Amino acid sequence: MPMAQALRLCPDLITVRGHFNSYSEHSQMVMDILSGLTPLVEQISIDEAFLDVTDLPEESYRIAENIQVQIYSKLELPCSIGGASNKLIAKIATNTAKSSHRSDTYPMAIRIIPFGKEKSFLAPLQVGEMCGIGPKSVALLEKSGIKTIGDLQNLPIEIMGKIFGNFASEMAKRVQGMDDRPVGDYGGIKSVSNEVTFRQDIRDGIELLRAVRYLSEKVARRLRKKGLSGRTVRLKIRWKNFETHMRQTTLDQPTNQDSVIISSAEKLLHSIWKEGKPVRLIGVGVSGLDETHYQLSLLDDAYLTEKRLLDAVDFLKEKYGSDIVKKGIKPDNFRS
DNA sequence: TCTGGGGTCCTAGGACCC
DNA sequence: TCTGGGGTCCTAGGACCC
Repeated sequence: MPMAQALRLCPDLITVRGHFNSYSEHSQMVMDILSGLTPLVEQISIDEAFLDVTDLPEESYRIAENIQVQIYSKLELPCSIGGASNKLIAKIATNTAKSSHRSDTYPMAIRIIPFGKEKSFLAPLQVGEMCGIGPKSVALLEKSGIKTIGDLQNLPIEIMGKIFGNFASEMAKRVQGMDDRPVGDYGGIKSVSNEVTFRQDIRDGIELLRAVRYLSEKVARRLRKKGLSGRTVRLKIRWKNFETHMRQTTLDQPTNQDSVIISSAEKLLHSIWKEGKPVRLIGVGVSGLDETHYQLSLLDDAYLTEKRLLDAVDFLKEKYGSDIVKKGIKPDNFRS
């Protein structure tokens, strides 16, 4: 059951956005197809990428059709494509193309915005269609009677400043349809985290610790799989009333080891949670990432022993599934 | 209305160092 | 000893995106 993948084009940039069910495999296959067309591909999420097709001989619409045909014939995955002279407009064109497709099936839409038509394309759209304007900002703008991007286009810069603060000059450019960011390599991931919302709020410290350990191990395993380590360990906690807090700590050295992440996260839990307080959600994350380099001189026996053990456990989990080795117990109050 | 999960980026304040 | 500025790092929270 496919999800979605998207693609986008510019003056020739294109945004492609697709629908897939299985994350990395389908994502990689789609990106492989895109990379076959041009090396100028920037993957921006699991199911979306920018392409700079300026140097290709065909016009954008033909390229977009070709991409849809290739992805569908090889992978049976639909995708929506927007094309424009810059990334911002290509992205919004993809969104509008996708949402204008009224059908139970996944959209296979294409929308190309010609060079010079960026501003008029944006004008009638609701402000929420603009990248960087979310529900909170939409609500604020509507209170001032600002509903469309066209309304924003006509606003004096001083008023923009009052609404958007330091972001005003950037937003003023965006609403005019201007964007000069090149299609480039995606910077890579900045953090790895896992969190869980409990079926019922948890008050029991032992169960919270089991959850923290389970999530820490999961994060550590994902880091090792990517060959990454991180210096900052973060704990996220949400109370019964939905109030959410974060606590973080920075280590002397980057890590991807279960024991280090577990002990850091446990300390953070103790710093914020009081016995008996109901917890709705808990999460563990690691940021400040870097590629893992093992400096042998710094490794002691205990470290090497744990590393060998973790490598073996990772191998078993990879081969036989995550339940094959149970060092801890997965909390049974996790939402399925 | 009753709220999932995994991310990015920005801001603001405080600590620390030179 | 005090003052101040500037830079950097850390922490916490929020908005936004897919």
